[in-house]
Amino acid sequence: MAKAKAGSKKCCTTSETLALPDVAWAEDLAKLSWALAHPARVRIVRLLLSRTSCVCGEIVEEMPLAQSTVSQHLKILKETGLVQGEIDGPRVCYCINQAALAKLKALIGEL
Amino acid sequence: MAKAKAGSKKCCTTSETLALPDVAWAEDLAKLSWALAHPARVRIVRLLLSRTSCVCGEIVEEMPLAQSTVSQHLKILKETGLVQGEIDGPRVCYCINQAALAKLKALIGEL
DNA sequence: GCAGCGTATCGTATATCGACGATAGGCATT
DNA sequence: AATGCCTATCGTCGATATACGATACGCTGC
Repeated sequence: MAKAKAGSKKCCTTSETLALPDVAWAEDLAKLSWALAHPARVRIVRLLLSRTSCVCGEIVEEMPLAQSTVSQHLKILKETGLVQGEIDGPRVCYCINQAALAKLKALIGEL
Repeated sequence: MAKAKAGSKKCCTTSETLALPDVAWAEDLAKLSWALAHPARVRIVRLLLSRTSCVCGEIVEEMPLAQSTVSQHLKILKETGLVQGEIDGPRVCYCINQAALAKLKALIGEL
C-alpha cells in the first residue's frame, strides 16, 4: 500500500516523518522488544546483569524451567544479540551485550 | 527446583537482589515489551506519538493491514495500557498513555 | 580411551499470535 | 426513521512460541 495521504492531513499537524525509514526502525525495536517479551527472558537478562557473567547451570537453577527450555530462551537472546556466550572450558559463560542493550534503550528513548 | 544456591556463589559477587520481587517486576516489563514486540504495534505507537492523537481510520490507512487486524493490535495496546482511546462522535480517537510509556522507559532503564 | 558432567539440539504437543473476511454495534447526517 | 460511515468483535486458518523429555555433542578428569 502506502498510497494517498499526501494531502489528507486533517487531524493534528505534526511532522511527516514516518515514511520508509520508520519501517526498518520499527522492526528493529520490535525484534529487541520481543526478546524481552517473556518473563523468563527478562529474568535471565536481569540475572546476568546482576552478576556481570554467569554460567548456564546457575541460570537453570534460578528458574522453574527445564534445562532445555532455558537453553532455548538463551538461544533467542543470543539471536537478538542481547547476550553473548563464550565457551569457558566444560561450561558456557553468558554475559550481557552492553551494546545491544544500549541500542534497545536508545530506541525506546526515541519513543 | 530452587534448591541450593545459598552458598553457591563462585561466579562474580554482586548483590543478591533477585528474589521474589524480581518475578513480578519481570512480568511487568515482559508485558510492556510484548506490546512492542510486533512491528505493526511499534509503528502504531510511533504514529500516535507523531500526532498527539489520531483516529483509527488514519492508522489503518498508514498500515498495509486490514482494518480488523489494526483494530486487534489497538486492542492489545489498550490492554497493556500503552494507548487509550476515547470515543469522539462516530470515530475513536487514540492517544498514547504517557504514564505507561514512562513506566516502560523506567523499567528498561533499570536494566 | 572411557566415564562423567554441562550444554545444545531434536522432536513433539499444546497454546497463542497474527492475519483475514464477514458481521454486528454506534453515532451523524439525511 | 432510515441510511451510511467508522469501529469492534467473531470465527477461522496457518504460523509460531513455549514447554518438555530424550538425545547428541564437547570438554575435563580418571
